[in-house]
Amino acid sequence: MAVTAAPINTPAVERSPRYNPAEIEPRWQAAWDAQPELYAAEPPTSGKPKYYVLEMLPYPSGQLHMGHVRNYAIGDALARHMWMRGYNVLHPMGWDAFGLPAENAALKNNTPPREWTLANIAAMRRQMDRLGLSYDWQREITTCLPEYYRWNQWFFLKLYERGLAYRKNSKVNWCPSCATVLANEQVVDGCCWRHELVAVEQRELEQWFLRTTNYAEELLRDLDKLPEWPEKVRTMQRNWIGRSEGALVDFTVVPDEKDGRGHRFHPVKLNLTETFMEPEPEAVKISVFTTRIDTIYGATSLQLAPEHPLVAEFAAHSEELAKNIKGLLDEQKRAREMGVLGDLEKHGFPTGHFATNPFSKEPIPIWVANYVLMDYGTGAVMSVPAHDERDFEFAKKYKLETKIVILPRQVNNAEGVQKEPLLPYTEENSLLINSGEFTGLGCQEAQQKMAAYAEEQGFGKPSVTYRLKDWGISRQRYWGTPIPIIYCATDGLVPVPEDQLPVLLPEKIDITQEGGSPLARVPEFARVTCPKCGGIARRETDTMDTFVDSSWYFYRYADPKNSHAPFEAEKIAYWFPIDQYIGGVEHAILHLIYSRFWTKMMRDLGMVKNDEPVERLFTQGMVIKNGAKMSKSKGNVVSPDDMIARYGADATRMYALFAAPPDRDLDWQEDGVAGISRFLARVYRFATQAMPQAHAGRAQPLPQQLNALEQQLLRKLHQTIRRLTQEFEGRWHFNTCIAAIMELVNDLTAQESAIGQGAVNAAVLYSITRNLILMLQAFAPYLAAELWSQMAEDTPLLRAPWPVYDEALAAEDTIQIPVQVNGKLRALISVPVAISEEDLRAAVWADTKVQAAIAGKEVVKVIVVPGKLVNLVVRATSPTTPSTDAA
RNA sequence: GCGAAAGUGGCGGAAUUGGCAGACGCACCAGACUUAGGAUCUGGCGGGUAACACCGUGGGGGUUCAAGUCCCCCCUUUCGCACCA
Repeated sequence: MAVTAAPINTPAVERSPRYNPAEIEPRWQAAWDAQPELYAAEPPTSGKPKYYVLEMLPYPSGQLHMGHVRNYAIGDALARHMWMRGYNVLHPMGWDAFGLPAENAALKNNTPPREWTLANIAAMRRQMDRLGLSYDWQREITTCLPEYYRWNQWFFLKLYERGLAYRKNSKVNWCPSCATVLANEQVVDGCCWRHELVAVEQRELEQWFLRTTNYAEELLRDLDKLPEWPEKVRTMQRNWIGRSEGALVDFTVVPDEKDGRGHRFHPVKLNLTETFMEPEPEAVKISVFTTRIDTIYGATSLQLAPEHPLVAEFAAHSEELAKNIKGLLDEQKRAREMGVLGDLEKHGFPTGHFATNPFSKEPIPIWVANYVLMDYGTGAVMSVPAHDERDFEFAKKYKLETKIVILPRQVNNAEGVQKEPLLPYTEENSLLINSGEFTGLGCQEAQQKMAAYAEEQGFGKPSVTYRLKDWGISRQRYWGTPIPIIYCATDGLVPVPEDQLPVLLPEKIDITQEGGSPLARVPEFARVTCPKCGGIARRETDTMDTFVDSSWYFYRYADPKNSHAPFEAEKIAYWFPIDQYIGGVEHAILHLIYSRFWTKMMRDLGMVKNDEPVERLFTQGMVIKNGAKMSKSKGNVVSPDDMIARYGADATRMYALFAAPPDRDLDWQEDGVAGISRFLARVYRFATQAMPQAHAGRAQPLPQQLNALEQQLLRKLHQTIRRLTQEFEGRWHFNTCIAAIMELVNDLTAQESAIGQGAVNAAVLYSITRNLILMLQAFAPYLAAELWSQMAEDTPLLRAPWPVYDEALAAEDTIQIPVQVNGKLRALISVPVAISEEDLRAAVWADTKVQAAIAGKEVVKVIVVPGKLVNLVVRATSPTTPSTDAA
């Protein structure tokens, strides 16, 4: 797709003498809209190296906010820069268009979700266009359209085939405000991620899950393959995956003698250990996960989570216990609702039962404790008060036995007698005592040997536990991807055959606030015939979590119109991984862990070759105002439209890059936008005035001999190019890039009248003006386009090569060397940059200020840092110097 | 509680490698043009002083000829994790 140059470089109308973004910007926007191929990625055959730069796709709320503007301004600057660097750039945009707000809007305004969403998309698209963002709109994707979501369904079927999607009944997080289930990742501090103050409830429901835990190990390990991700994000993901290495150990419940039958429990098969069950008598085992099996001889009780199945059995035989357990559970529920679950004081109750420690063979009491979590490990822990902080606190409260079984390797006091360590003592660099045959081993060695011993003896094994849970994707909502499953009375669970995809989301639906999945109330959707037997069957009426949509959307950009497959493998092989992904840190766990999972899953399906979707990740800071995040309730929201109307898109974008480095929070100050607007007006004035003169120097070489002014201006130009080149390659401090351009422009405008009188050679002026425009493009594309058209160049601005700086021209010939006396600045001397050290010393001694500063003192040392600074270390010549006030 | 990042003029920020602290912008002050400007231009602008001196990068100590930058202790703010056995 050849890019035609003509329309782009046509100065369309008479230029106003003053900078008028309200006139310039819409005119160029229209020109760009008429040429969508201008920003289109070229095919792989273009021979250019590829560069995939991506900003996180927005939810179409209907209004861009300043956070979006900042995000896109960063991405757009980079995309434009990389184009000029000669890359084949893919810079697409789309819409994360399913989700609850559309249903809420439907309730409020009686507008169908689809209509509402598409109208919002159109509105935001207009805002993006107005900002002059260089997106390849031919690749736009909208996740709520069947062309897209059918592939969610297709993936679901693949996952189901491979057992990676499964249905199970379990306790799930329920947000009463969203009226739907949430994934673990969507619960923040016990509350819904969208409703900060709404506590998540636990409900027992049958739900679809994706087996993210299959990839737990790889998701963790491959974080090491992402050195270009912020360390903060990697740490958050590591914490979230939460790998713990340890062992499972079975404790056997001691049969109850009072009961007479010798045994009164049913055998319970805990899911982590297979237990062979004799018919009579049945040994009941409690499996425990521990990372400190080395301290097992110090276990003085077992602690079960209140929800542990065995607890219910115990309680069935004791009214008092049943009452206590109910108390614990009620308290936990209240605490969760108030969001203070973590602050609960530890407490619990003895069950009256005992279990045998398989190592020491000693019986220890079984308790129920509120600090044991049912959803981590096995829901049961061995309590070692001497060597665990939580157990210590609990044991102290209930006066449980404390047994010390590890001691420091070194004698821990001056008397040379090993004393009891301060409890709880958890140091792993210790030795075991009172631990049977393991006494004397180091902790780490003991951990290996004891886990192996447990396995040998059949009462345990080494084990790894993760905090990461499978991803629950069922949502009891309407506006999402239908899950392609059919329930048949005869055939059970039947996947929708691939050739019947997509399962279309019905558009005619009454959104009400009634409970349950809205689709269940649409008979023509829910009622279906079984694909296998043709009998009456029922569709799954839950929809998918919208994070499914965003887990793979960036692959679809590479092949957005494909109607046979989600994408073609070769296209992915060319474009992936994403070179640069830019977005807010709020998705550090959610989107960024799901999409890593999805990539690995697709790789295992043979669809992609890359292990990771994103090579480099950049998380930009928030936009704040008056020290606080912008929000309607605080009344400090600044509207992008408003800024654009007052100052133009260029000034708005440029301010978003100028006010702070992109990774830091940015305080929005409207006066600052006005400042940028004034700066752009100066650029416009200078460039337009210089243009006729500069044209005379077009295609001319720079003169052999440069006068002082030419030299000075060219030096500044090349220093500026160097600065920008390095920043784009390195740390992205666009604020200093813009400051550097301002310095250049300040130098130019200071010489405006001299330039007007012809003091600068036309070729020099041409070079300066042209390069200034090229540098400006990344930050103020409209003004750059306008001025470029005045240059009457043939190449479209976006394809013009990025200027190369000339070190020789950038080099200073004279520099100011600071001269310090005892580290304090005393003089600045002007010397040639290439001065010899000898001459520099001579110049220092010759300087009158230096002479005054060292008069009457002895110079004991001279430090010369070539090209940087001179420091004279002096001391008073003699003790008789009249500093006599030391009386 | 644990971990990470940050703290520099009235404000946003700069100082990339230990080498002139405060680039650039905002605000403010003075002036020019203008028969009353939310325009433009010129100059000033860390504190202090008549001018120097001197003081100054959260606080305290240290290393060094030289510290915003390196080391130790402390304070504050933001973020992440927080019964994970």
